[in-house]
Amino acid sequence: MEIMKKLTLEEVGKLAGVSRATVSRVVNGYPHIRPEIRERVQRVIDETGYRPNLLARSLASDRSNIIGLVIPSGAQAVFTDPYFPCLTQGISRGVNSNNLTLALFMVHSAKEEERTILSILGTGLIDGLIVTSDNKGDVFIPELLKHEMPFVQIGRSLYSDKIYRVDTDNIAGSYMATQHLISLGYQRIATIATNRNCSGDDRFTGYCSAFADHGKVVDRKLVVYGDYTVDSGYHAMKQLIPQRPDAVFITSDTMALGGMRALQEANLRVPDDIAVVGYDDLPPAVQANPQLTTVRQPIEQTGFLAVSMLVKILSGDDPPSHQIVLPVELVVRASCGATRLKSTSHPIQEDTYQAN
Amino acid sequence: MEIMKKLTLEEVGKLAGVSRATVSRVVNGYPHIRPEIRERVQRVIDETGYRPNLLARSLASDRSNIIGLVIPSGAQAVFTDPYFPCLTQGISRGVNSNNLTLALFMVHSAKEEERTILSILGTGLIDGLIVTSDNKGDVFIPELLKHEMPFVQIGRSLYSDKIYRVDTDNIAGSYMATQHLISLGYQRIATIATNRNCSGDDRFTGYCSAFADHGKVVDRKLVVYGDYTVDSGYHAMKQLIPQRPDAVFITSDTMALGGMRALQEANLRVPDDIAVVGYDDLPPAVQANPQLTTVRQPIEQTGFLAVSMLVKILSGDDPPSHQIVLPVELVVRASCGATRLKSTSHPIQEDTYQAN
DNA sequence: CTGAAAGCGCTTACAG
DNA sequence: CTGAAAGCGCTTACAG
Repeated sequence: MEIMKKLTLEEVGKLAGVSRATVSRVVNGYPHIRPEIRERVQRVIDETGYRPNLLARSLASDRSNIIGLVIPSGAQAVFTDPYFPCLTQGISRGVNSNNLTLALFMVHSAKEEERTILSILGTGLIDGLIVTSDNKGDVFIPELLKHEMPFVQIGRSLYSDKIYRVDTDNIAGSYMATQHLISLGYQRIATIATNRNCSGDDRFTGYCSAFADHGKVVDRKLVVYGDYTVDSGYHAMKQLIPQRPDAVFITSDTMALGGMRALQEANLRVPDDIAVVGYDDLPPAVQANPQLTTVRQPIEQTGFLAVSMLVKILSGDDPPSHQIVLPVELVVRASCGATRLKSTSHPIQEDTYQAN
Repeated sequence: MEIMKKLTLEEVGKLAGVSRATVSRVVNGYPHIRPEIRERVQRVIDETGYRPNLLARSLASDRSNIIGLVIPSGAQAVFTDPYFPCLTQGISRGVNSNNLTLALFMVHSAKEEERTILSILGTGLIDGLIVTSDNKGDVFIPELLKHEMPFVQIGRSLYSDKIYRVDTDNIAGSYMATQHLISLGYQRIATIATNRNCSGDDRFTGYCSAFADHGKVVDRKLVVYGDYTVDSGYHAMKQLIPQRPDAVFITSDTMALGGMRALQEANLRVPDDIAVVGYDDLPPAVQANPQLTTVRQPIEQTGFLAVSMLVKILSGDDPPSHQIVLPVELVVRASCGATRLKSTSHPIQEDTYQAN
C-alpha cells in the first residue's frame, strides 16, 4: 500500500511469478488468461499500487490517449464570455468518460500560432484535436489536414464539408428569435450582427430568412455590426437608437450586455419601449437582465459530442455523420420586474421552444 | 518540405552522415559540436521537417515537460465566474513561455476525484501540478505530498506552510474595502461573507480587522453568509435588508450580482440608499454595474507566477520563497449614471489604491 | 567533438 | 493460455 517506489511490469511479474507480458495483459484486460493467474497478478498490482508508465505505453502502442483542445488567438472574450468555460467543461466530461487526457493549447498571439502547431504536429504526443475555430480565415485547419492529424472542429469555417465538426444551429436560432419578434407584431426589428466569424454570418442569415418568409424586407439602416464585445454592443446600440427600432435582435449576449446599457442611458425601457432578444447563454448577464429573452445553445453538450466524435474517428470507425448540428432553444422571459433567478425557490418563468 | 513521413533520429543521422547521438545533440542545442557538422545536420532537419518524438524523449529523459492544472469539483461557478478562465489564461501564458504542455484535469464529481488522482500519479506523464484548491478539506494535497509530486497551490488551504503556493492578498483586499466604507462615514456596514473556503475566511478576517483598527465592533446581525453563487448573494441580501445596513461589502462579485438584484427589487438605489463594494473582477458584471466599487485581484498574473514557481521547483533550484501573496487593488468608481464602459472612447473614471 | 551501446517501460506478433 | 524477444524513438554515460 505504502510502497512508493515506482514499479515496472517486469518487477510486478517477478513478484507474481509470471512474465512481464502476462502482467501487461492483465493490466490491459486481455480476456484469455487463466483466472488463477489473473487473480494472482491482480493481487500483486493492488498490493503494490503498480501504475503503468503512460509514456512507455504510448510509445510502444503508438497511441497516447491524449487529445488536444486548441483555442486560437482570435477567440476574443475568453474571459467575459462563459462560452469557453462551458465548452471546456463539456469536453472535459467527454475526456474523462473516455479515459483520455486533455491537453489545452491556448494561442495568445499570432506569433504563437506557429509554435503551437509545431508543438502538436509530428511529435506523437497528441492523438487528435478539438479545434474551436469560428474564424473565417483559420490557419490551423489546412495545416491539420496536410499532416493528417485527426480533428473535429467546433463551429464552422470556410473549409470542405468533409471536415468533422459539431456546431449549434445558428441559422435556426436566429430565425426563431426574429420570427418571435415578428409574431409579436414589432415593425422595426433591428439587429446587431457581426461579420467577423461564421456564426455571425449564420445568425444574420437566419434573421434575413425570417424576414423573407414573412414577406418583409430587411432595412439596412436597422442592421449594425459589432465584434462580440460588450463595448461594441454598446456602440452599435448607440448607432441604432436614432433609427428608432421597436425591437432589436442582438446576436450575442456579450453585445447584448453593452446594448442594454446604451438603452438604459437613453432611458429606453425594455420591453416597454423596445424589445430585445439576445443570443448565447451568458448566465451572469442573463441573471442580471431578467427581461432579456435569449437563444440558448447547448454549449456543454457540443463539447461532449465533439469528444465522442473524435473518439470514434480515432478508433477507426467512421462516425455516422461528418457534421452534427445541435438544435437551440428560444428562452422567452416575461418582462416584468419580478424575480427571475434560476433558483429552486424562485422558479424561472420561461417558455421554451425547441428548434427541429 | 512536403515530406510527411515521420522521420526518426536514426534516419536524419543517415541523411546527414552522422550518428543518431549527434543529431540528438544538435536538436537539443548541445554546445560542443563542430559548426560544420551542426549546420549539415540542421539543414537536413530543416529540409525534412524532422520533429522529435516527444513520447520517446520523455521516456528516455524521465521528463515529460507536461504540467497539469487541477480544477477540483468543489470549484463551483466555473461557468459564471471568469476567475477560472482568467487563471487558465495566465497559466497558459506561463506554460507557453516555458515551452511546456498543459494538461487540464477537471473534476466534475467526488467520484471522479480518485480517478483523476490515479491518472496523474505514478504514470510518468506529468512533471508537476498546479492545484487550484481553495477548499478547506482538499483531498488532493495530502495525496500529492505522499507521492512527492511537485506542485504549487493557488489559493490557500489548511496545510503546512512548506507548501509552495501563490495567492492574492485577501485580507488586505477586504481590509481596504471595509476601510473605504468606514472612511466614507457609513455607520452600518454589513458583509456578505462565505465560510466555505479559505479565501472567504481571509476576507472576513480583513473585514473584522478594519473594524477593530477603527475602534468599531462587528455587528453580527450585519454578517450574512453565501456560497459564492449569484443566488446565494440574492438571498443573503434579502436577509440583510431588514437590518437596514447603509453599506455592504460583498465578498465576491458573483454574490454581488445577486445582491444588486435584491436591492433593485427592494427599490434601494446604489449608492444613494446603500453603498456596495464587491470583490473579484467579474468583467461582465462590473460593466453592467458601473456603480459597483470592487477589489480587483491580479488573477492572470497569479497563474503565470504559479507556472514560474513550478518551473523553478522542477529545475531543482528552490524558488526564493515558498509563498507568494500578490497585492490587490481597490477600484473605486464614481456612482452616477454616466457611462463607465472600459473602452478607449469612454475612459473609465476610477481611482486605484495599491495595497502594499 | 563524435559514435556505439545500453536503457527508459511498455506492447505485441510469434512460437509453443 | 503464456513467455522470449524485438521494437517504439529517444537520451546519455562511456570510450575514444
